[in-house]
Amino acid sequence: MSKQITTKTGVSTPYGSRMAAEDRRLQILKVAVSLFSQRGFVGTTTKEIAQAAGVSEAMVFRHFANKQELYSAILDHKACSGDSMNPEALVAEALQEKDDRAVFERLAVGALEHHECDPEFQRLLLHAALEGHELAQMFFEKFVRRVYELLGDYVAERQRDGAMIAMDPAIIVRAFIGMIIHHSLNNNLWDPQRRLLKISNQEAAKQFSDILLNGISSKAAQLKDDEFSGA
Amino acid sequence: MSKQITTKTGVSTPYGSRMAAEDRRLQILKVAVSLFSQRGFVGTTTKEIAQAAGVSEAMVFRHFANKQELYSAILDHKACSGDSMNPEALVAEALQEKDDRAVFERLAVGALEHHECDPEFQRLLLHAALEGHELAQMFFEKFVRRVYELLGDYVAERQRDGAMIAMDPAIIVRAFIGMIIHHSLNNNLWDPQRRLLKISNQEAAKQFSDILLNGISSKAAQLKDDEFSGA
DNA sequence: AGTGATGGTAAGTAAGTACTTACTTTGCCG
DNA sequence: CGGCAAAGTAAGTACTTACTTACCATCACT
Repeated sequence: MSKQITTKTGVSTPYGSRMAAEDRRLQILKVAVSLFSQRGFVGTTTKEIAQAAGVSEAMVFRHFANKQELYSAILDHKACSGDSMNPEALVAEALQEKDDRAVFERLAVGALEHHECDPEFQRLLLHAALEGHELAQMFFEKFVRRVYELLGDYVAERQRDGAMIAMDPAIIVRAFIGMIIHHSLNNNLWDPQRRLLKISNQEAAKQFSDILLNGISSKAAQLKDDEFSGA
Repeated sequence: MSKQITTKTGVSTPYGSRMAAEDRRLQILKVAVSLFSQRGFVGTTTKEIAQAAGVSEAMVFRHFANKQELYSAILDHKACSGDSMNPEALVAEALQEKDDRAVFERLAVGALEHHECDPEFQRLLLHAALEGHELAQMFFEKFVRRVYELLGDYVAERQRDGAMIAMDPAIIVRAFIGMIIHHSLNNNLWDPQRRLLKISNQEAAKQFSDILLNGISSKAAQLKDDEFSGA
């Protein structure tokens, strides 16, 4: 009699079990995100996902046709909707005012904060890229490329203004994004205890921007700044 | 009668099959490197490894106690012996001469070339890190940390010389390594067709070093350089 | 020629794996 | 209440996985 309480693992859901379909779908998706980001696609079993969600394996396949579809659903849920950052909106104002420092620093802070609040995303993306999942490529196409264009165009404009030295904007963008992404990757993957470098996101964004802007500002501009401080 | 020729797949090893134990071990290791770097640890089956090596699965387990040991053997074979680059030797001369440009540029070229010639290594390391394999951490401890100390100490020295601005050397090192590693990662993983940026390793090393050195050189030094070009 | 160590294999095994089927329980609405 | 669709499950299935066992084949060396 009344199987549901005793048959399962005995701990997971003795009460508060029944859920609306949509809610359960989202819940499964959520726990799957966590598991996939920890162990990757092949490293995560549908059984584990079901257990983590506190339902039977069959429920996973009721909500998602197969494992691959669940994975895809996760990736484009993460990439497209919700918490994905919007670089254009972040720096629109700074771009118009040609405030170089604000452009770079805000972008950096935005990315660093985003990766700090949602470290699963970076892991998920890396797993997807390594496993050759098409949606990793899609993210690259849709997001990374956009940032390259946004920042690259701005840099080109500032070069025409004579404010930045002549150099392929793509290299400058790569250098800057490299600093940021690599810093995030260190924090999330290689050195989560921050043994090599412990620094706030604000501070990191400021310092990286310092190095880059100082590194690419035209000498004329630098001299102008220096006139007052003397040689 | 004479099974060996006909029973197998029929293509793999009708002749030249028998190998010395050491050779076979190395051969299995080699094909396993390739497979693990493509598909990761869980994504690669021992059967695939055996097939790629042209032997039966049992041979894999004759040479390696289990899959995990094979993986470990690969990682420390890659990390410790052979083709691993030696940063100290690479820049020893430049360090002594305090030739900032040579220090950074040679390190950059060294790393970029290494990653280009052996892209499997970066993938392998990423997989290991994501899967939480201890040897990824070991590599980080033994190699990355060393580079941070080497470069960090040099930067600190140059700061005392008044040649570089005051700033936590670790940040400077992270910024520089970030440019390089991220560039390699783009080339090997995200954008192997180089759609965002197509550039030789030499050129990339030069430009990244330019940005960084320009970005952190003290203003006094910059002005000295500018005296001759006027303006 | 023959013998023993070594390179090699076919054919397992037990425990997963993704995914299905046939069935039970629960909330809800007339 | 009664009935019915939706939420849920147990117990499969067919196949793959890491790893074993028991057996061959080939060479080196006397």
